[in-house]
Amino acid sequence: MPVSQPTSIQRPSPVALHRAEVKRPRGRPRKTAEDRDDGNRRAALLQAAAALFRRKGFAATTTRDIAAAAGMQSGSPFYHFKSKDALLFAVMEEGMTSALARQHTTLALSRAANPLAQLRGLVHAHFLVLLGPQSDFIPVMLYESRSLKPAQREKLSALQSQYENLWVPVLKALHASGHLRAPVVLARLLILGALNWSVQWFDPHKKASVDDLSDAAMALFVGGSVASS
Amino acid sequence: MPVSQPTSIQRPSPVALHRAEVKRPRGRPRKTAEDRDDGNRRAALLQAAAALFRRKGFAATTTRDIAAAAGMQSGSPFYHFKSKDALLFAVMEEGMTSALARQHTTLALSRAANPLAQLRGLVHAHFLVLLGPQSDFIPVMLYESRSLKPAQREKLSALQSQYENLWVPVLKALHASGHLRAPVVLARLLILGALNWSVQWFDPHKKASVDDLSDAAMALFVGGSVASS
DNA sequence: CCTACCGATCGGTAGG
DNA sequence: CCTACCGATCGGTAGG
Repeated sequence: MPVSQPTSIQRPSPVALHRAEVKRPRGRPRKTAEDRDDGNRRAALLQAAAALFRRKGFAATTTRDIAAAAGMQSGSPFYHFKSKDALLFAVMEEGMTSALARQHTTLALSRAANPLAQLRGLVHAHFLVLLGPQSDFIPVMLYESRSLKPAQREKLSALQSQYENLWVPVLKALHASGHLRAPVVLARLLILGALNWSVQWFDPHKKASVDDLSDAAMALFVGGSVASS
Repeated sequence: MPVSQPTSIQRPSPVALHRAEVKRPRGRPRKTAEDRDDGNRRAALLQAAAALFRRKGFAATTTRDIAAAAGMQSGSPFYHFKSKDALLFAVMEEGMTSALARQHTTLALSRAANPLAQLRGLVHAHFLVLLGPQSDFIPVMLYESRSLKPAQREKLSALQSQYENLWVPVLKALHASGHLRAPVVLARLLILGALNWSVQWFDPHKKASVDDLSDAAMALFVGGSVASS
């Protein structure tokens, strides 16, 4: 099974870059096969790290835990990531990028709808990001950001602001129409908090579904069903 | 400046209790001095641990950090607490006991008031517990409980249930009167989540006060001012 | 409560 | 990506 060079997603170190440019024998298509595999292993590490960081926290998770969960030996994660910190940052960045894309789609699909329906769309999609399948990345970002170094935190805060700002026009419209009674800025903070906290108590094996949660949240925040616009 | 004995809030371990009962030489008032000192140092450790656990998390905080913050040498915390785990548990138990007492007082004071005023009282007191002076203990309990051993978590969950159940009658009354539109159980989870999340973003140096937050939360959850009952 | 210390674990690296 | 390893740190303890 062929093995791998780093994909361009991860910035290659000067050394690796140099290697990639210089050495390149003529034989079989080594690079393609290599890249595929590496993306594979890198993605496995990200997924394993996200799951462990979420369950045990960043500081309580060892790089050996992560390596084992991805089926590697203890030193191997450092072939893909410069440090444990870099792994944490990659998990968060991946989570935010994917969540942002999801919410952009949600808003695009409900552009013609009324603000209540738009809020319901944002709420539902946010619950899915937190509680749905492959939902380890964003909870890690929400609950482990104090483990980031300042420079990393700054990079992420740009994405976070983008995400929060998606909610503002919708909330403003609902405030203007009288559906939302609290000031928009505080409302955004309180609403996202109510949703974010669900990762602490939501149990997919119990009766309440993500749809039930979304209905309850809408009833709580804007006092009724989407229909009653 | 007289210093305090441990309040009965902290249950003394059987060993300490035994010692206090048995040994009591006749000379100077040794026991008093010892206990006073011990309560002093123990409380300092609890406070230092709470602040550090809140800021850096349990796993990322070393017992040496805590000792230094309390002005001790590295091995000394283990004279007062059996283990780092025990310190975490003590912080949480102290926080819960104190928060419960506070909310009982709140409810007692507003027993004659209408449910909206009662909710406002609970919300305000909860914000104070999270964000007011000496507010490190409850945030630690909220955000670090996964670091507890199962037996410890079980002991705490009794106190947590007590705390949550204080809200239910008030929410039920508001649901019956039409002020609260969401199902009571989910409403309690979402409301407490919205409040709990405030520890992530509240900045006492900014303009919004705890009173402003309470007003906004009431407006968001029950759509208006307390007066409009 | 301090001094002096131990055993285990951890992030990370060299070299292939 | 593995093997073999290092230096540092950490929770905890003995003995006073």
